[in-house]
Amino acid sequence: MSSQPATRPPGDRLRDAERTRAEILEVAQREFARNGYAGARVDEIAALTRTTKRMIYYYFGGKEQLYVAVLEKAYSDVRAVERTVDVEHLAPVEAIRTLAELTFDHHDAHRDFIKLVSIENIHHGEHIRKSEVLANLGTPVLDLISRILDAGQAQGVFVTDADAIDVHMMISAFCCFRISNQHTFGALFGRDMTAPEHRERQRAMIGEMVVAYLTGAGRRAAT
Amino acid sequence: MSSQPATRPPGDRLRDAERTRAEILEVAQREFARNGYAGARVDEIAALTRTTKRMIYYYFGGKEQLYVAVLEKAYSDVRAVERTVDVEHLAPVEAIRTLAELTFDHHDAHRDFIKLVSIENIHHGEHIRKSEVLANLGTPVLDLISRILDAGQAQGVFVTDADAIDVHMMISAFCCFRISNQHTFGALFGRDMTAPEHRERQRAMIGEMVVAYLTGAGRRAAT
DNA sequence: AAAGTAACGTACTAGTTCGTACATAAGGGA
DNA sequence: TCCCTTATGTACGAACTAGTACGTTACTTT
Repeated sequence: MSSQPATRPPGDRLRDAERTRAEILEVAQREFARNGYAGARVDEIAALTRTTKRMIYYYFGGKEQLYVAVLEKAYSDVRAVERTVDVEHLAPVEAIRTLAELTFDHHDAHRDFIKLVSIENIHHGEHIRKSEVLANLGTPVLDLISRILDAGQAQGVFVTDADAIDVHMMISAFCCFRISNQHTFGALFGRDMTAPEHRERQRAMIGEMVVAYLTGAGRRAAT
Repeated sequence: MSSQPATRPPGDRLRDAERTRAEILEVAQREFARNGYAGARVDEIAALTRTTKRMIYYYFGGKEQLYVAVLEKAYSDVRAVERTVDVEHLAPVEAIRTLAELTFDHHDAHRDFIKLVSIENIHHGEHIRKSEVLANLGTPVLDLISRILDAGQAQGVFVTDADAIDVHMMISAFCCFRISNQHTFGALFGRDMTAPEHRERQRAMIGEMVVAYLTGAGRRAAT
């Protein structure tokens, strides 16, 4: 009558703190991304897990701490990807274009992350501001852009005197918007920006856009 | 002992359906924009009004219908502004630049609207999709952009073969992002994009960017 | 001035949701 | 093998929140 076999494959423990924790985090990310912080239900997260609500409080302490943990994990995943980006050996124009396109790909592939960021902004960034893990996470990409801009100006190909943060904003804005505002935009203009048939064109757009801006075609073109 | 004067100035009625309705809408807009749909509290909205919760249900029927009413009002306000835009008499380059800058100004001035749009996107645009009032609200601005693009290409100043929806997206993305993502961006990069000292520079940026893209400086600049 | 209706207020309920007290079992070390 | 710690499950409670039943008052119309 034993429903449990006497021997289990090794590593397939009945009780595994790491696995349980990770599973909660994964389910929670989806739930928060889909429903927002206030809209997310702790009971629902528990139901979608192999474990129970009790464990959420056991491992994370509460809804808010779970949310912060989800945010931290999502951001640190992004950081890990960014570290692998190497565009230093490219010429400035191609370097910035490649960076823009990689950002595009990354945002396109991590849509839940974009939604989490939107949600965090609705709550005025109060959680991200508290988390020490997430402070100064932006500097690496900023350094990279700075070096590209400096090189471009030194070589005379970049005419516009642009600021690294501004350039990063320009790229992020485009890449985020098509994900974060897809539904209202789709309702108003009858086009799903995130549909595969628009992907390549938009990917090229952000590259062209940044390069065009930096190389300066817009400067008083009609005066 | 009458705490109420026998005669009141005309127009200052004790009971005014329109005024009460409008006050609820106004307060609700702030509450929804600040806390999201699920986070907003009907009791809180009522408390910030001169009237009671009962009236919210009397005039709107429920929380969700109130939210839709807020959305519809916000969008129709935007529409009203857009109708006043006249850039037809300008040369294509200046026309598109001016449109971009006006969009920038408008988004900068209506931050609660941007937040409502963000919130609606988190909920997958389910309300905006249902509302007939909000359908086809996008076409006017699209027509405008189309005409500008056509004129620019006819005159040979626009080299890039751009799509009107894409161009609108490009402008909206930039103008929305600096408002909707201000908090996470601020936390990561230590700059409040919405601060007054960055306004003029960013306003110029979006204009330059669009013009540069359309006049084609980015095309194979390094090959 | 009477009466009917639109506008409004109070007090309450039903249901949901976060969080916890208490009980229990698995796994590892002595 | 025994025990102790870590991990887990169940059942429940307290607080909050959307929504409503019922009663009342201002304004309008005739």
